[in-house]
Amino acid sequence: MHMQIDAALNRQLSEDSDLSHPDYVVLVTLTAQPGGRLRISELAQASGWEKSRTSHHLARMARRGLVEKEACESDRRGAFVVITARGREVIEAAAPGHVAIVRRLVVDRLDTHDLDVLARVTETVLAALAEETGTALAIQAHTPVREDRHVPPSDRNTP
Amino acid sequence: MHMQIDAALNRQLSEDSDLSHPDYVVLVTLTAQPGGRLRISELAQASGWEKSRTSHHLARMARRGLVEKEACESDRRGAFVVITARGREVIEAAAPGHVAIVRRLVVDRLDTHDLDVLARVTETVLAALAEETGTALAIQAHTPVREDRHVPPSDRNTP
DNA sequence: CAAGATTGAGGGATCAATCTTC
DNA sequence: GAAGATTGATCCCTCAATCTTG
Repeated sequence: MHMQIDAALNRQLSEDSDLSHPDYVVLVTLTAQPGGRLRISELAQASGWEKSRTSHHLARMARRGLVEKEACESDRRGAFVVITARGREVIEAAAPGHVAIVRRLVVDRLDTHDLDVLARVTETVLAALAEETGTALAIQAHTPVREDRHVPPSDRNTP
Repeated sequence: MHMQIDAALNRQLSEDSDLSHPDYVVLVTLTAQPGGRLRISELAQASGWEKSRTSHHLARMARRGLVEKEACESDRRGAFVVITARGREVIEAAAPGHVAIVRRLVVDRLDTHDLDVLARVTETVLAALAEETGTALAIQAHTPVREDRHVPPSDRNTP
Protein backbone atom coordinates (compact mmCIF):
# COMPACT_ATOMS: atom_id res chain seq x y z
CA MET A 1 0.00 0.00 0.00
CA HIS A 2 2.71 2.42 0.94
CA MET A 3 4.59 1.62 -2.24
CA GLN A 4 1.59 2.43 -4.35
CA ILE A 5 0.78 5.60 -2.43
CA ASP A 6 4.30 6.85 -2.84
CA ALA A 7 4.25 6.03 -6.53
CA ALA A 8 0.97 7.94 -6.90
CA LEU A 9 2.33 10.97 -5.05
CA ASN A 10 5.46 10.98 -7.15
CA ARG A 11 3.42 10.70 -10.33
CA GLN A 12 1.08 13.52 -9.35
CA LEU A 13 3.96 15.77 -8.37
CA SER A 14 6.00 15.21 -11.51
CA GLU A 15 2.96 15.72 -13.71
CA ASP A 16 1.78 18.94 -12.08
CA SER A 17 5.10 20.41 -11.01
CA ASP A 18 8.68 19.50 -11.54
CA LEU A 19 9.18 17.98 -8.11
CA SER A 20 9.78 14.51 -6.76
CA HIS A 21 8.28 13.53 -3.43
CA PRO A 22 11.62 13.96 -1.62
CA ASP A 23 11.95 17.41 -3.21
CA TYR A 24 8.55 18.27 -1.81
CA VAL A 25 9.49 17.12 1.67
CA VAL A 26 12.60 19.30 1.67
CA LEU A 27 10.79 22.40 0.45
CA VAL A 28 7.89 22.01 2.88
CA THR A 29 10.30 21.56 5.76
CA LEU A 30 12.22 24.67 4.77
CA THR A 31 9.15 26.87 4.30
CA ALA A 32 8.03 25.90 7.79
CA GLN A 33 11.26 27.42 9.10
CA PRO A 34 11.82 31.13 9.85
CA GLY A 35 13.95 32.48 7.02
CA GLY A 36 13.44 29.25 5.08
CA ARG A 37 16.80 28.25 6.49
CA LEU A 38 17.91 25.15 8.38
CA ARG A 39 21.11 23.41 9.38
CA ILE A 40 21.65 20.48 7.07
CA SER A 41 21.80 17.96 9.87
CA GLU A 42 18.55 19.30 11.29
CA LEU A 43 16.89 18.88 7.93
CA ALA A 44 18.18 15.33 7.83
CA GLN A 45 16.70 14.69 11.24
CA ALA A 46 13.38 16.35 10.45
CA SER A 47 12.89 14.35 7.28
CA GLY A 48 14.21 11.12 8.75
CA TRP A 49 17.01 10.72 6.20
CA GLU A 50 20.62 9.76 6.50
CA LYS A 51 23.34 12.37 6.25
CA SER A 52 24.53 10.99 2.97
CA ARG A 53 21.14 10.88 1.34
CA THR A 54 20.44 14.40 2.48
CA SER A 55 23.70 15.66 1.09
CA HIS A 56 23.20 14.02 -2.30
CA HIS A 57 19.65 15.21 -2.54
CA LEU A 58 20.44 18.79 -1.62
CA ALA A 59 23.23 18.80 -4.19
CA ARG A 60 20.74 17.83 -6.90
CA MET A 61 18.21 20.40 -5.71
CA ALA A 62 20.86 23.12 -5.56
CA ARG A 63 21.85 22.30 -9.13
CA ARG A 64 18.25 22.97 -10.13
CA GLY A 65 18.10 26.26 -8.23
CA LEU A 66 15.52 25.18 -5.65
CA VAL A 67 17.79 25.62 -2.62
CA GLU A 68 21.17 27.14 -1.82
CA LYS A 69 23.82 26.37 0.74
CA GLU A 70 25.28 28.88 3.14
CA ALA A 71 28.30 28.66 5.39
CA CYS A 72 27.72 28.67 9.13
CA GLU A 73 29.57 31.33 11.13
CA SER A 74 29.38 29.88 14.61
CA ASP A 75 30.39 26.33 13.67
CA ARG A 76 32.56 26.30 10.59
CA ARG A 77 32.11 22.57 10.02
CA GLY A 78 28.40 23.06 9.50
CA ALA A 79 26.21 24.58 6.80
CA PHE A 80 22.72 25.92 6.20
CA VAL A 81 20.29 25.14 3.41
CA VAL A 82 18.04 27.98 2.32
CA ILE A 83 15.05 27.80 0.02
CA THR A 84 15.37 30.11 -2.98
CA ALA A 85 12.70 32.40 -4.43
CA ARG A 86 12.24 29.91 -7.21
CA GLY A 87 11.91 27.15 -4.64
CA ARG A 88 9.08 29.04 -2.98
CA GLU A 89 7.28 29.58 -6.26
CA VAL A 90 7.47 25.92 -7.12
CA ILE A 91 6.31 24.61 -3.76
CA GLU A 92 3.43 27.06 -3.63
CA ALA A 93 2.29 25.94 -7.04
CA ALA A 94 2.61 22.26 -6.11
CA ALA A 95 1.11 22.21 -2.63
CA PRO A 96 -2.63 22.32 -3.38
CA GLY A 97 -2.53 19.41 -5.81
CA HIS A 98 -0.40 17.38 -3.46
CA VAL A 99 -2.63 18.00 -0.48
CA ALA A 100 -5.64 17.15 -2.61
CA ILE A 101 -4.35 13.75 -3.65
CA VAL A 102 -3.38 12.82 -0.10
CA ARG A 103 -6.94 13.62 0.94
CA ARG A 104 -8.47 11.82 -1.98
CA LEU A 105 -6.46 8.67 -1.35
CA VAL A 106 -6.36 8.55 2.42
CA VAL A 107 -7.74 11.19 4.73
CA ASP A 108 -11.19 11.51 3.19
CA ARG A 109 -11.66 7.75 3.05
CA LEU A 110 -11.07 7.11 6.73
CA ASP A 111 -13.13 8.06 9.74
CA THR A 112 -11.98 9.58 13.01
CA HIS A 113 -11.53 6.26 14.69
CA ASP A 114 -9.38 4.82 11.89
CA LEU A 115 -7.15 7.86 11.90
CA ASP A 116 -6.72 7.62 15.65
CA VAL A 117 -5.74 3.98 15.39
CA LEU A 118 -3.31 4.80 12.59
CA ALA A 119 -1.68 7.52 14.64
CA ARG A 120 -1.30 5.21 17.61
CA VAL A 121 -0.01 2.31 15.51
CA THR A 122 2.56 4.56 13.91
CA GLU A 123 3.86 5.70 17.27
CA THR A 124 4.00 2.13 18.54
CA VAL A 125 5.95 0.85 15.56
CA LEU A 126 8.33 3.81 15.64
CA ALA A 127 9.00 3.06 19.28
CA ALA A 128 9.73 -0.57 18.37
CA LEU A 129 12.11 0.62 15.67
CA ALA A 130 13.85 2.88 18.13
CA GLU A 131 14.40 -0.04 20.48
CA GLU A 132 15.54 -2.30 17.66
CA THR A 133 18.18 -0.02 16.21
CA GLY A 134 19.51 1.29 19.47
CA THR A 135 18.34 4.86 19.36
CA ALA A 136 16.77 5.52 15.98
CA LEU A 137 15.08 8.87 16.17
CA ALA A 138 11.56 8.83 14.99
CA ILE A 139 10.54 12.44 14.60
CA GLN A 140 8.09 12.97 11.81
CA ALA A 141 5.20 15.38 11.98
CA HIS A 142 4.55 17.35 8.82
CA THR A 143 0.80 17.13 8.69
CA PRO A 144 -0.60 16.39 12.13
CA VAL A 145 -3.55 14.33 11.04
CA ARG A 146 -5.45 14.73 14.24
CA GLU A 147 -5.64 18.50 14.14
CA ASP A 148 -7.18 19.35 10.79
CA ARG A 149 -9.55 16.46 10.67
CA HIS A 150 -12.75 18.40 11.01
CA VAL A 151 -12.00 21.30 8.72
CA PRO A 152 -14.37 21.36 5.74
CA PRO A 153 -12.73 20.26 2.43
CA SER A 154 -12.87 23.70 0.81
CA ASP A 155 -10.82 25.34 3.56
CA ARG A 156 -8.09 22.72 3.63
CA ASN A 157 -5.22 23.40 1.33
CA THR A 158 -2.11 24.05 3.29
CA PRO A 159 0.73 21.48 3.01
CA MET B 1 7.20 4.78 9.48
CA HIS B 2 7.14 2.64 6.39
CA MET B 3 10.49 4.06 5.29
CA GLN B 4 12.08 3.09 8.57
CA ILE B 5 10.50 -0.36 8.61
CA ASP B 6 11.73 -1.06 5.12
CA ALA B 7 15.20 0.16 6.03
CA ALA B 8 15.20 -2.13 9.07
CA LEU B 9 14.07 -5.15 7.01
CA ASN B 10 16.71 -4.50 4.41
CA ARG B 11 19.36 -4.15 7.07
CA GLN B 12 18.37 -7.37 8.82
CA LEU B 13 18.29 -9.29 5.55
CA SER B 14 21.64 -8.11 4.28
CA GLU B 15 23.26 -8.79 7.63
CA ASP B 16 21.90 -12.30 8.06
CA SER B 17 21.71 -13.38 4.45
CA ASP B 18 22.76 -11.92 1.16
CA LEU B 19 19.31 -10.74 0.16
CA SER B 20 17.64 -7.39 -0.29
CA HIS B 21 13.98 -6.99 0.60
CA PRO B 22 12.92 -7.17 -3.07
CA ASP B 23 15.01 -10.34 -3.46
CA TYR B 24 13.12 -11.81 -0.53
CA VAL B 25 9.74 -10.96 -2.02
CA VAL B 26 10.61 -12.67 -5.29
CA LEU B 27 11.88 -15.82 -3.63
CA VAL B 28 8.93 -16.13 -1.26
CA THR B 29 6.50 -15.67 -4.14
CA LEU B 30 8.25 -18.35 -6.16
CA THR B 31 8.45 -20.89 -3.34
CA ALA B 32 4.70 -20.52 -2.85
CA GLN B 33 4.23 -21.68 -6.43
CA PRO B 34 4.12 -25.33 -7.56
CA GLY B 35 7.47 -26.03 -9.19
CA GLY B 36 8.81 -22.71 -7.94
CA ARG B 37 7.92 -21.43 -11.39
CA LEU B 38 5.85 -18.41 -12.47
CA ARG B 39 5.24 -16.37 -15.59
CA ILE B 40 7.19 -13.14 -15.31
CA SER B 41 4.13 -10.95 -15.72
CA GLU B 42 2.33 -12.90 -12.99
CA LEU B 43 5.25 -12.34 -10.66
CA ALA B 44 5.10 -8.65 -11.48
CA GLN B 45 1.42 -8.62 -10.65
CA ALA B 46 1.80 -10.64 -7.46
CA SER B 47 4.52 -8.40 -6.11
CA GLY B 48 2.88 -5.18 -7.29
CA TRP B 49 5.83 -4.15 -9.46
CA GLU B 50 6.09 -2.70 -12.92
CA LYS B 51 7.18 -4.85 -15.83
CA SER B 52 10.40 -2.96 -16.16
CA ARG B 53 11.34 -3.16 -12.52
CA THR B 54 10.59 -6.85 -12.48
CA SER B 55 12.71 -7.47 -15.53
CA HIS B 56 15.67 -5.52 -14.18
CA HIS B 57 15.44 -7.18 -10.81
CA LEU B 58 15.19 -10.70 -12.19
CA ALA B 59 18.20 -10.00 -14.38
CA ARG B 60 20.23 -9.07 -11.30
CA MET B 61 18.99 -12.11 -9.38
CA ALA B 62 19.69 -14.44 -12.30
CA ARG B 63 23.23 -13.10 -12.46
CA ARG B 64 23.63 -14.15 -8.84
CA GLY B 65 22.22 -17.63 -9.46
CA LEU B 66 19.07 -17.21 -7.36
CA VAL B 67 16.61 -17.67 -10.21
CA GLU B 68 16.64 -18.77 -13.84
CA LYS B 69 14.55 -17.91 -16.87
CA GLU B 70 12.80 -20.46 -19.06
CA ALA B 71 11.14 -20.05 -22.42
CA CYS B 72 7.38 -20.55 -22.63
CA GLU B 73 6.11 -23.09 -25.14
CA SER B 74 2.48 -22.08 -25.45
CA ASP B 75 3.10 -18.35 -25.83
CA ARG B 76 6.48 -17.66 -27.28
CA ARG B 77 6.44 -13.99 -26.28
CA GLY B 78 6.37 -14.97 -22.63
CA ALA B 79 8.81 -16.50 -20.18
CA PHE B 80 8.95 -18.22 -16.82
CA VAL B 81 11.13 -17.53 -13.80
CA VAL B 82 12.17 -20.50 -11.72
CA ILE B 83 13.82 -20.50 -8.34
CA THR B 84 17.14 -22.38 -8.32
CA ALA B 85 18.35 -24.84 -5.69
CA ARG B 86 20.64 -22.14 -4.40
CA GLY B 87 17.68 -19.76 -4.27
CA ARG B 88 15.82 -22.22 -2.07
CA GLU B 89 18.74 -22.62 0.28
CA VAL B 90 19.12 -18.89 0.68
CA ILE B 91 15.45 -18.15 1.30
CA GLU B 92 15.13 -20.98 3.79
CA ALA B 93 18.07 -19.65 5.72
CA ALA B 94 16.73 -16.09 5.64
CA ALA B 95 13.04 -16.64 6.41
CA PRO B 96 13.08 -17.18 10.19
CA GLY B 97 15.07 -14.02 10.91
CA HIS B 98 12.89 -11.99 8.60
CA VAL B 99 9.65 -13.26 10.08
CA ALA B 100 11.04 -12.60 13.54
CA ILE B 101 11.83 -8.96 12.88
CA VAL B 102 8.43 -8.31 11.34
CA ARG B 103 6.84 -9.71 14.49
CA ARG B 104 9.16 -7.82 16.77
CA LEU B 105 8.48 -4.52 15.04
CA VAL B 106 4.82 -4.80 14.17
CA VAL B 107 2.69 -7.85 14.75
CA ASP B 108 3.55 -8.48 18.38
CA ARG B 109 3.09 -4.81 19.27
CA LEU B 110 -0.47 -4.51 18.04
CA ASP B 111 -3.65 -6.09 19.31
CA THR B 112 -6.41 -7.79 17.36
CA HIS B 113 -8.40 -4.64 16.95
CA ASP B 114 -5.49 -2.61 15.62
CA LEU B 115 -4.65 -5.30 13.08
CA ASP B 116 -8.26 -5.42 11.92
CA VAL B 117 -8.32 -1.67 11.44
CA LEU B 118 -5.02 -1.81 9.56
CA ALA B 119 -6.33 -4.51 7.24
CA ARG B 120 -9.48 -2.52 6.52
CA VAL B 121 -7.59 0.75 6.03
CA THR B 122 -5.22 -0.93 3.61
CA GLU B 123 -8.09 -2.26 1.52
CA THR B 124 -9.79 1.12 1.53
CA VAL B 125 -6.71 2.99 0.38
CA LEU B 126 -5.91 0.41 -2.28
CA ALA B 127 -9.44 0.82 -3.58
CA ALA B 128 -8.90 4.59 -3.71
CA LEU B 129 -5.66 4.06 -5.60
CA ALA B 130 -7.41 1.77 -8.06
CA GLU B 131 -9.99 4.48 -8.76
CA GLU B 132 -7.33 7.15 -9.03
CA THR B 133 -5.12 5.44 -11.54
CA GLY B 134 -7.85 3.96 -13.66
CA THR B 135 -7.54 0.29 -12.84
CA ALA B 136 -4.44 -0.18 -10.74
CA LEU B 137 -4.50 -3.70 -9.48
CA ALA B 138 -3.95 -3.99 -5.80
CA ILE B 139 -3.31 -7.63 -5.09
CA GLN B 140 -0.94 -8.13 -2.21
CA ALA B 141 -1.32 -10.88 0.33
CA HIS B 142 1.90 -12.61 1.29
CA THR B 143 1.31 -12.92 4.99
CA PRO B 144 -2.40 -12.78 5.68
CA VAL B 145 -2.20 -11.04 9.01
CA ARG B 146 -5.63 -12.03 10.14
CA GLU B 147 -5.07 -15.75 9.91
CA ASP B 148 -1.98 -16.45 11.97
CA ARG B 149 -2.70 -13.93 14.62
CA HIS B 150 -3.41 -16.32 17.45
CA VAL B 151 -0.63 -18.81 16.88
CA PRO B 152 1.84 -18.82 19.76
CA PRO B 153 5.16 -17.11 18.94
CA SER B 154 7.26 -20.28 19.08
CA ASP B 155 5.22 -22.02 16.37
CA ARG B 156 5.27 -19.14 13.94
CA ASN B 157 8.17 -19.13 11.56
CA THR B 158 6.98 -19.59 8.05
CA PRO B 159 7.42 -16.65 5.66
C1' DC C 1 -2.02 -2.86 -33.25
C1' DA C 2 -1.70 -5.18 -28.39
C1' DA C 3 0.72 -8.06 -25.05
C1' DG C 4 5.05 -10.02 -22.92
C1' DA C 5 9.29 -8.80 -22.02
C1' DT C 6 13.99 -6.26 -22.36
C1' DT C 7 17.07 -2.22 -22.61
C1' DG C 8 19.36 2.31 -21.56
C1' DA C 9 19.38 6.50 -19.38
C1' DG C 10 18.83 9.09 -15.29
C1' DG C 11 17.19 10.07 -10.69
C1' DG C 12 17.10 8.06 -6.09
C1' DA C 13 19.14 5.57 -1.82
C1' DT C 14 22.88 3.22 0.83
C1' DC C 15 27.48 2.10 2.28
C1' DA C 16 32.16 3.01 3.20
C1' DA C 17 35.71 6.26 2.89
C1' DT C 18 37.14 10.99 3.26
C1' DC C 19 37.83 15.87 4.52
C1' DT C 20 37.46 19.64 7.69
C1' DT C 21 36.65 21.68 11.99
C1' DC C 22 35.67 21.13 16.86
C1' DG D 1 38.91 11.35 18.38
C1' DA D 2 34.11 12.90 17.23
C1' DA D 3 30.74 15.77 14.69
C1' DG D 4 29.12 18.04 10.27
C1' DA D 5 29.15 17.26 5.80
C1' DT D 6 30.69 15.47 1.04
C1' DT D 7 32.11 11.95 -2.39
C1' DG D 8 32.18 7.69 -5.24
C1' DA D 9 30.58 3.25 -6.06
C1' DT D 10 26.76 0.42 -6.46
C1' DC D 11 22.27 -1.07 -6.34
C1' DC D 12 17.36 0.04 -6.89
C1' DC D 13 13.49 2.11 -9.53
C1' DT D 14 11.02 4.67 -13.32
C1' DC D 15 10.30 6.25 -17.80
C1' DA D 16 10.39 5.97 -22.65
C1' DA D 17 11.86 3.33 -26.43
C1' DT D 18 12.38 -1.15 -28.50
C1' DC D 19 12.00 -5.94 -29.98
C1' DT D 20 9.23 -10.05 -30.75
C1' DT D 21 5.21 -12.74 -31.05
C1' DG D 22 0.12 -12.94 -31.11
